[in-house]
Amino acid sequence: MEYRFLPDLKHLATLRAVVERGGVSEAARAMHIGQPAVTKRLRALDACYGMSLMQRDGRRLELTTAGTKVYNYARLVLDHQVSLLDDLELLRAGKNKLRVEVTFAIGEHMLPNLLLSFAESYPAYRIESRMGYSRRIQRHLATGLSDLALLEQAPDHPEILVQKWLDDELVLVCGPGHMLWGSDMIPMSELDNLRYVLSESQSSMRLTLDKALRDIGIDQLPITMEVGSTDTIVEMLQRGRHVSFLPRFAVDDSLISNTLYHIKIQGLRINRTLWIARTRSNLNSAVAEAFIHLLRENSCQTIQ
Amino acid sequence: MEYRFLPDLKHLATLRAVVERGGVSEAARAMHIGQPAVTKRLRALDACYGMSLMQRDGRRLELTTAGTKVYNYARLVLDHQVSLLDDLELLRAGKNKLRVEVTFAIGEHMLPNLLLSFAESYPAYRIESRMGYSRRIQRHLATGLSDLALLEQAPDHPEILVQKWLDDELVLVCGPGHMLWGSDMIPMSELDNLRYVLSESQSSMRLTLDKALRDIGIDQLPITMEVGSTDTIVEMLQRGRHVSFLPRFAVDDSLISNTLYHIKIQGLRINRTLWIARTRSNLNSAVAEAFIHLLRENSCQTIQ
DNA sequence: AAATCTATATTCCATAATGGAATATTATGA
DNA sequence: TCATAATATTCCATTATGGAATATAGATTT
Repeated sequence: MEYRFLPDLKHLATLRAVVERGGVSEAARAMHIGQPAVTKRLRALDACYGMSLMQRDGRRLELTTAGTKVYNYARLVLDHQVSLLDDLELLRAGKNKLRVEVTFAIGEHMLPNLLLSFAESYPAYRIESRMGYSRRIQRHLATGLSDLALLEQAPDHPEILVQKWLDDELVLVCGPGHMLWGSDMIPMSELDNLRYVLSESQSSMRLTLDKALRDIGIDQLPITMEVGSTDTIVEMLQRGRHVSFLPRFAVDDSLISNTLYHIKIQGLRINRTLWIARTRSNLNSAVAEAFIHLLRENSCQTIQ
Repeated sequence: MEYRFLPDLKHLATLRAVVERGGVSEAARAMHIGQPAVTKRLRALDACYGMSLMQRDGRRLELTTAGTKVYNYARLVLDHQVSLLDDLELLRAGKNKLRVEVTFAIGEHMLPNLLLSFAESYPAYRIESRMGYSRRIQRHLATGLSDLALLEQAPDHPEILVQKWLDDELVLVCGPGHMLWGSDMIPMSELDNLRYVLSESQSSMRLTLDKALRDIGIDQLPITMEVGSTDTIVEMLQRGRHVSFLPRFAVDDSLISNTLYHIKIQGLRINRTLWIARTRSNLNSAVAEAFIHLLRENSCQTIQ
């Protein structure tokens, strides 16, 4: 295209201001420049388009036919510039936001502290978090509905990139009213004789547990109840005579405060890894890097 | 609106060139500026929008998400600038054009010489001419379908401005075969005894003639034929025994070459004025002023 | 691994553009 | 005719621009 004689947007803005504010002097006031500068810009536009865009009407100026066409162009261009600035502002805001999805257990027990710490350390950033099942979390991540996920299983989606976050363990626990409170290590054969309250069969934790038990020849435990919330399970154990397998990070506080008891099993430890997952498209996200940095800092404190 | 940080179109054009031509150096070549100038313009756009619009991809640049939005804006703005320039070019061409409408008689006998003279004197201008009846000519003029008209009656439309062009006369003429060929002045009473070929009843000339005859008490002449073309009437007179009233400017040549005879009528001369008409909206037309100037020059020569 | 090539980024400097103060010009109203 | 209001022009100090020279960074070749 022709690269000569392209006007400046400030010149077009000046023409618009002269028309819409009723004169050169008013336009100068609105634009915070001198009246001679306004006149010069109008002359520069005339030169640019090779035609007179305004003419005297008494001691005022009015648009010529050519000027009307340029004025309309100026409005179009400047209105789109405003829209563009709005779009860029949204984009800028989006760069400081992170959409995080986590499993229910992580959401209940780990996320609150993480979010509080993050807000203190990075006030310019903002996290939007949601809890869900592992499969849905992976789907959202892969389709761009979230930016980062904390998972209890390694995702198997080709678009998702993972890095190890934490080691964790599923531990067998009971309340004070249970006969195994304070017991020594029990054999694996004893597991069939206990009554269980467990998490939902679709939860990550159950999938890991079911696999580990199959590995030692136990196809099915005597499950009295399946409950969605690990906090609810903890309360039920404390009041009743059931046991449960729960993530260590979910019961650490209860073990320390002696409201739950960790029943050790001879020859069996169910270890697993917690993962940080995201997609390739936001590898350059500063807010994601900051969040991961904080996750690592907190994992050092958690292990101590 | 916000008047700060408005980019230049040349900066937007530069961004577009970098994207569409595949790099900074290619864009510099296309725009006939140096490679550092291209880089600086990209940096200026970054500053303008407060965001990086391009990023390194190896040793090449690619658009960021923000840059894509600005690039789309650049295309919109520059494409509309091209359209605007086309519009202005049409407008510029229109300023050198004049749409002229004239009555049939003027069109046949005066306009050809006028147009030839005008084309020689003002080669940069262009005239589009049409012939028609006086009423339609006035209507076209008033509604902007033409710019200037040459009329044989003073127009009565409020939007139309007129200035006198020429004095003219309707003269009674006959051919060599007519008994009045070479006659002395005839009395008005003799008019009823002649046979006439006249122009159409709606023509300006007929309207003027009919009024003049009514003024002397003659309601109707013995009209053998009504013919649209004054040239055709002239030919019929030269071959037959009819007479006709025709404008002097239409028969001057025939009178001089003795192929028609001017029959003078005792106590009767039918004078009229030819008019130049236009509307207020093109009073500033340079080409109209030039044409009128030529009309006046030619009227001096015609009277001699 | 080092040298070379290619593309963009930065520095320095001469030139051009810009905007304001002062003043001139033009049109309107009293 | 004079005063007022609005725009246009001149002069000048300051800022912006673009190119030459050079630096930096990544890719390719040896």
